[in-house]
Amino acid sequence: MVKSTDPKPEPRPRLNRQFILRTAVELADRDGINALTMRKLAQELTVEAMSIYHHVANKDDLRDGMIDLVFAEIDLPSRADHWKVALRARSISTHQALIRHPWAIGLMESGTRPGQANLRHHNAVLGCLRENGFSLPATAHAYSLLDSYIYGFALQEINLPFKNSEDAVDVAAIMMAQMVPDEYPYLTEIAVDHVLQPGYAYAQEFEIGLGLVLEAIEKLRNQPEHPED
Amino acid sequence: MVKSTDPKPEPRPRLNRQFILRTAVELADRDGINALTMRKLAQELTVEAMSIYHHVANKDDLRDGMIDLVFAEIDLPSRADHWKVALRARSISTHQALIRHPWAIGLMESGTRPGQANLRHHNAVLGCLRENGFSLPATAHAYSLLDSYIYGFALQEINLPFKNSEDAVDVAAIMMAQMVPDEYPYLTEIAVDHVLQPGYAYAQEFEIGLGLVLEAIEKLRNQPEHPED
DNA sequence: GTTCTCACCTTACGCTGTAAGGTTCTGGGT
DNA sequence: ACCCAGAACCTTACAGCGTAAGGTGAGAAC
Repeated sequence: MVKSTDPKPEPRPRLNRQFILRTAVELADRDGINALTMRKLAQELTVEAMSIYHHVANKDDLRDGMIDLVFAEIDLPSRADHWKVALRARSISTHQALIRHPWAIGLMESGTRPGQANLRHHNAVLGCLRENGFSLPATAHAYSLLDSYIYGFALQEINLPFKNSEDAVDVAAIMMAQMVPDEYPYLTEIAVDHVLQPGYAYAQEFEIGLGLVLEAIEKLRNQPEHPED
Repeated sequence: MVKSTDPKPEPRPRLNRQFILRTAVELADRDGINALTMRKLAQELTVEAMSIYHHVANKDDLRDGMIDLVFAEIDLPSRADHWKVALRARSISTHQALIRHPWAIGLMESGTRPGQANLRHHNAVLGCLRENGFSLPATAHAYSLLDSYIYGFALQEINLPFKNSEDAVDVAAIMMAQMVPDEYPYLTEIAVDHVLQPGYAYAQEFEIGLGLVLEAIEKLRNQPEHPED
């Protein structure tokens, strides 16, 4: 072996947990969550699979870390703004993060252990409500409603086989071919007369529903603790 | 070989797709979706793994079939009832089905191809709205909002590490031990003063949010096609 | 200079989904 | 009653998975 040639051939920067997690997120974004295997991730890091385990307990721990990275991308509600403005902004930010990382919702099922960013995020939203006249039960109701809407919308958006009216044309053609005509008249109607109209994009539904949810939440404010008693 | 002994020793009933799907759902309910492997499922059916492939194209096809079985469990909105009553009932029915089969939401990510029960269900809900004074855009808004809420709520409920205030005590003890005191004051507050109170159960939040969502939907009814123009 | 420590690697195991091809059962036509 | 085609089921095999166990080699500590 020739020792003198290239004595410091880029001494591969040491691995560390943050870098591993970021690379894993990139890989999942690019190739899908099923392509995220320990071996492929290792390859991406120019390392062998087992080396990853010096920085991560196991694959579940890796996934938990990835989820927390997604939460870290979400803007916290601004304390300066009106609560409704602040919650609208953080809701949109949450929605964007979930769409940017479509695998994230799937990882959340099967009980992720919440990370720092997750806890900070929850705490900030709860604080935004509590500091603006919401009782404790009202805060619980409001938070449950708002986040259910956000996660549910993202789930549906991700599952749609199309993103806009152009993609939808192809999907619709296939479905129409398989379907008995007028077996599902209302489905056909909304597809043909609404979804397939030029300019349609499901994503724009998000803020419409969000507005209604925020209005509903407003009603919970300053409500007595047990209004139905 | 002795032919005469037990000439018909329970001639194992032939496999068929429906029976395979039902068994798969049972197995996933009982042991979790990760325990649903082709070999375990085959064992449950007293058959070898590869035999399943005569009735199912591959594991994705199996999953699609399982999802449709879940949709088949959901009560369609009654045409006799007032639209709000009918939608409330089918929303509760949907929620129950999703909780009964906690793996279902996880399978929906990664674009399931909709089955018969799924299409019938969608069509019925759309019909319920269209026949009760909702314009086409209002129907789209209403449906998006309602189902986002239902799926999102179920997603959150399934991810909670506790179901009632009793389980929550244990979880809270662990979390409190790990957390710097007062690092997340609002999280602590809602945990101690709300979730940990006896009688608390997250599931009962569902109908509270559902009521608010249905009220929001009511506002969309009989609205002009483009109210913001 | 010796030893310790820790980052990374090698090997191996039991599990997965499923391709390819062999065997056995079943039902319809004679 | 027989045959035989095709369906139903089984055997074997393979590449890829997560990860346990233990090896290696470079740099730090003494």
